[in-house]
Amino acid sequence: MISTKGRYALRVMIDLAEHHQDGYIPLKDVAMRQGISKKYLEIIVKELVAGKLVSGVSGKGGGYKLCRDPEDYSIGEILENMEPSLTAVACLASDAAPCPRSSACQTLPLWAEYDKLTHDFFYGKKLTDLLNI
Amino acid sequence: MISTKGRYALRVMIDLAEHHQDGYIPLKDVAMRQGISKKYLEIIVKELVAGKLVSGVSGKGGGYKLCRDPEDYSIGEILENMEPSLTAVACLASDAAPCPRSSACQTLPLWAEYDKLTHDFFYGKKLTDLLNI
DNA sequence: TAAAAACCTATTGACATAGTAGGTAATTGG
DNA sequence: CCAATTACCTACTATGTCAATAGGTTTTTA
Repeated sequence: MISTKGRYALRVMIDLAEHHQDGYIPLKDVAMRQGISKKYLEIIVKELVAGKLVSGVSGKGGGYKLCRDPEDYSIGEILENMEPSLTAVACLASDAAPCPRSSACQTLPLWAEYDKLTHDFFYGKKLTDLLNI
Repeated sequence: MISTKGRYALRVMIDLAEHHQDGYIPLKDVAMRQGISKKYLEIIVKELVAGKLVSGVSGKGGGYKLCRDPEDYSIGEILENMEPSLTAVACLASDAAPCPRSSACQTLPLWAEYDKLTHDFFYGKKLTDLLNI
């Protein structure tokens, strides 16, 4: 399941994309438009900054802004910046302990195939595909 | 993420399918072969019985058996019997509260498309596709 | 210089996950 | 026929994650 962090992050990115030409956008405005608690969005945006997806400027007149043009973001990279993993099963997560059964596991190929499907889907979609404007 | 319940249930179903001609299989044997605690498997198999995917017989000589032929099970129905939902986001789960933003939500179509992809993938795969024999 | 904004650390309630524990009921092979 | 074997049942629990909230400090500019 995609958590609220991933979903809200995507909505923040959409919101910033739609106001990309307006310079730095205060988080208050995003929170208002999206109907999400500003306090909670702070946590989310912090991770977006850490992942170099957006940049922030403090002080009056400050706010957040996309680092690149909207068409240069894939949905996949936005989600993976927020979620521990987009992987369907723990065995395939990046931090997974090596499983002694993996070589004989009859279900592993299924999960791997689904993972590829998921990866291709979300990396194939771009932020611009979700914009209203 | 698919939980251990879903993954173990699938492995139980595979195990039962591969011994389908041997009549009723004691859970002890499945637990042994799969390297999973029998106590935990009891919980899982109980749900498989409740979902009419397998049937159990008590007493000496008893055990569990598939209700149908292996080719008549899709992976999707096995997983959905165990997981609260295969849906990627809470908004689309069957027990979800109606979201006031859904009509204007810019991300909903994305999640819906991914859900369809997931559904088609797991319902397109059959239990027989995972068997060794 | 005061308002506005990002940025920081800590805490919390609720819930799900992944089991464990200890029994009872049913059935049959010897 | 009875003891072994098996499913079936209720309850409990430790751990962790999620989805926030709370209350501050620092930075910048109008």
